[in-house]
Amino acid sequence: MSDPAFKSDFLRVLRDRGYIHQVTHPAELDEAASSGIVTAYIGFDATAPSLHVGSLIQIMMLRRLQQSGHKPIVLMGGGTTKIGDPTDKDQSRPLLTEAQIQANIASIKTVFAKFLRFGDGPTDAIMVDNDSWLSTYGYVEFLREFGVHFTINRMLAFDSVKTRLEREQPMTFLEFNYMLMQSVDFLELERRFGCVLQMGGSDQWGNIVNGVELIRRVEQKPAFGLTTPLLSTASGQKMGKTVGGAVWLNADMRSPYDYWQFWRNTEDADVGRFMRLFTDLPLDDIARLEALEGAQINEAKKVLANAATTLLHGEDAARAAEAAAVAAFEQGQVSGDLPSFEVPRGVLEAGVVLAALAADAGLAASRGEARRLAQGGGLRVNDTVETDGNRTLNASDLVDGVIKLSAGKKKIVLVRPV
RNA sequence: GGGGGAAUGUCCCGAGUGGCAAAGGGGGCGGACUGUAAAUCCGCUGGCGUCAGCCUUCGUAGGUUCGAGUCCUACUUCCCCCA
Repeated sequence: MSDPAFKSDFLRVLRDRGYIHQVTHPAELDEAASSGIVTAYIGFDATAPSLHVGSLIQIMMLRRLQQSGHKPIVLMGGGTTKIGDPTDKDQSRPLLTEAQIQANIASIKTVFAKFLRFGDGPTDAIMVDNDSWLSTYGYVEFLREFGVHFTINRMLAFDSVKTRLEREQPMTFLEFNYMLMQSVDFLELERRFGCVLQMGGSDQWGNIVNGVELIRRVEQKPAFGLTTPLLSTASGQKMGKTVGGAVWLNADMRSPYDYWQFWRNTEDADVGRFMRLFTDLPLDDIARLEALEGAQINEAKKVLANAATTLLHGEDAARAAEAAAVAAFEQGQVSGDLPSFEVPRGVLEAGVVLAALAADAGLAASRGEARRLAQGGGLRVNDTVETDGNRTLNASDLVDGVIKLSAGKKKIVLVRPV
């Protein structure tokens, strides 16, 4: 797989930027990608109204595909979402209604539009929902048409299945069938759009390979699979979890400022890797930036944060986020771009308990937590540490019309009377 | 169908002789040190509180008891073995 002689721009870019974990038929795929337009797809879940950073590597890979002259298909798992994700052990998860799923898909599409060009052209991206075919099959029909191509013997040999059985963990029949459904997705996309490549995370390898083989067997046509490495930070943390929970991509679920902060707080050892994966910066620039040492690497982190935020939220939002961050962290100043929380003026003048205000403003989950935070020295009012959570704040605490509340170094809220 | 085992702090794993707001981890949050990094060390980690206390928690529902996560009964879900 570390074949250095890729001819196609597509595979060369993917390899150089670190997207490739495994590929099914590298030479053949390379040939196809260098001689014509390759149509490829990645499947996404529709269980939430937004994707989060964990999916970003996949989204970026579709972007690279389009950038190098090929056609991306975004497959929304509307049909499979109806069943619920079986790899999640929590079986009590409520099933989503048709309307919720459609709303989620619409919301998610707004994010894709930032990274991909959609349209009717030969290399324009399209989005399809697997519900449009999965829901049309009857059970018998499904078995007869597709079931005959899968042997239990082979399915049992796949790692995803094998390890489950070896660990004596239960695997339901439903789960077992996911492999088939995903393979059928690939086949349908091949028939409808001439899609020949499925990409995904390394955990999808088994499912992808099955689809590849199904197409090769049924259609007697070439098909390929490619997976990305599992992403974690250099210190072993799962990618995408930070102060404030999941890093959602939709702006209404995660502000551009927070998104910028997420990238700004990248570990030193990850800066280069992330720039290659999550920005369009040229490799030369990245090599220079990631070579910075000591505190200088912070400059590289800002470049990373700006580039990543610009892709998702636009240049203006990225610049505003940077300005707010510089003001808050480097100059200790208050900036209007920091998150704010509004309090009725009358309430403030009557006096508000600090712990209650901090909890309401979202700095702590409860008053008790806010109190503990204060006791531990983590709560500040206008940059002064306040250890008494029961202290009452009123209008006299306003500085320039706001009260600046901070929990730790990175969570800041401006309380505004209205 | 028969037999055995399990369900614990609503993030996860996990101990728990009838006195338990419940050991210990992980994770998370905060502090120190730094560079808004990593590593390390320290603290916190059910809710409300006028800090005395009150309230709510151990699958569900009952029961025994002054007192139940702990004992009894039924039920639910899951796992294993036999058929």
